[in-house]
Amino acid sequence: MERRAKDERIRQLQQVCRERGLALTAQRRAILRAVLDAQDHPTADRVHATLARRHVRVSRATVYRTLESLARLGLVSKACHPGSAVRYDRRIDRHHHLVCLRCDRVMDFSDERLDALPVPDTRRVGFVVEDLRVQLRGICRECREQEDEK
Amino acid sequence: MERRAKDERIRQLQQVCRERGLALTAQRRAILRAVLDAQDHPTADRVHATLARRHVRVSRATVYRTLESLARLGLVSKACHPGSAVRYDRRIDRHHHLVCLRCDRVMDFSDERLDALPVPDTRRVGFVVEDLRVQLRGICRECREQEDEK
DNA sequence: TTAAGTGCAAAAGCTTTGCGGGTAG
DNA sequence: CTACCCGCAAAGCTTTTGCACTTAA
Repeated sequence: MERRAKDERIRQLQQVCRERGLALTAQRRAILRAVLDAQDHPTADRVHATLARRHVRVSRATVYRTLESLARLGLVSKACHPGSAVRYDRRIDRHHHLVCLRCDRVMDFSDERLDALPVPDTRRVGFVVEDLRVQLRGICRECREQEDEK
Repeated sequence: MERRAKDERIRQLQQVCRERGLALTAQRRAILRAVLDAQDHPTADRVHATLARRHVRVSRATVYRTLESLARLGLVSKACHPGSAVRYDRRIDRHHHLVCLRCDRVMDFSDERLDALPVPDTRRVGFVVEDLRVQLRGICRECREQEDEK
């Protein structure tokens, strides 16, 4: 993520904290920064590892708690994932995912036509839609190459 | 799921096993049946609990292993989920999900226009798409009512 | 007969919680 | 000063693995 956008997000964090009377701690800033720097959809544990590599000492519990808060505040999002750990996503704008059915990897994918998709009516089930994402499910290049070898 | 469709899926299991030289065990049939009976997207542990309630004794390890196989064989699918456990989905046809950003629940949603969505071109990233699903992200009725109380 | 599948038990991986002490506002 | 937050350590889920035994084909 570019410097600009990252700083902007940190500023959002400041603002949201002030609005809600939450404390803006060094840990929160560091954890948000680590997610923004990740290319993929890191787990809480990977965020913790990234911070450790940077010699930022934050306890695991705090990482778990903080990521949950950041997601609730809308400063990061949760990636829906076929795997067995919560994944966080620095992207909070509309975008889409390629989901590999072999290796369970999830990659970002952008497409204007998908972005323009009108939100269907879900009032009949009492659900209020805020955004949508399309999952394209299939087989990634690496998995196909592996299977071709056989 | 209706009786018909369920029996059909069990028959698919038989056929796939025969084709690939896999053993068609009582456990596999029972585990598949349990997923087909679930209304939601059960975790492996919930499938295990369902079987226990039915006095079908299968070890946890077998449930985990078998669900993974069934998904790989295409007899069930994995539901992409924001939570911290793998979720299985009896539906293998095209359908969509409502994802609640408060409680992380995922509900099925059907919509013809979404079904008709053309699959975008992903060849440039070497990814072969087999199917797509749309996630409608928002707040479910229960969570909205809870927030209104405050 | 035999390759594949199962159960068990232990280990590994992921997440939450309670509580005492620390700190931003 | 005082909520709110953090670190720690323990407990609680979720999943995988190695191995000996069983079973479908």
